[in-house]
Amino acid sequence: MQSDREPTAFERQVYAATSQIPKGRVSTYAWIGRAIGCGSARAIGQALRRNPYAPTVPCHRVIRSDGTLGGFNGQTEGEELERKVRLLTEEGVRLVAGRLADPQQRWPLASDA
DNA sequence: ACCGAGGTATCGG
DNA sequence: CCGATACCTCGGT
Repeated sequence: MQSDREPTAFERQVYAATSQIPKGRVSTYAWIGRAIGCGSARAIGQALRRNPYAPTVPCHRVIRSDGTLGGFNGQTEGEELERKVRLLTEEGVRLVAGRLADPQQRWPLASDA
């Protein structure tokens, strides 16, 4: 890997927010982005992709705002994605055709806003 | 300067 | 009305 240094403050925020996602619940890149004060979901994905805390940070609980899974382990498709679907399904997340079945499964971090 | 695991908008069926 | 495709913008490295 090209990055063996410590995570930046931004990555820390992303990992923290992602790690706060309860089981059976999912969050979105944009959601976390606004939670840490970011306006770009791509930046979140980048941080998650680097994710040095793979098992610590449930990046598989982070999906797109469309309800799509987005990507996993740097892959937007493939067996890695299949693994993500499997994990979410076993955690209690209703997925249909590899996508979020119920929008209520999203983590209501800011259900008010 | 370049890359990225998204988002939004538009067009077609 | 729903689905698929294309383009854009923001942020980080």
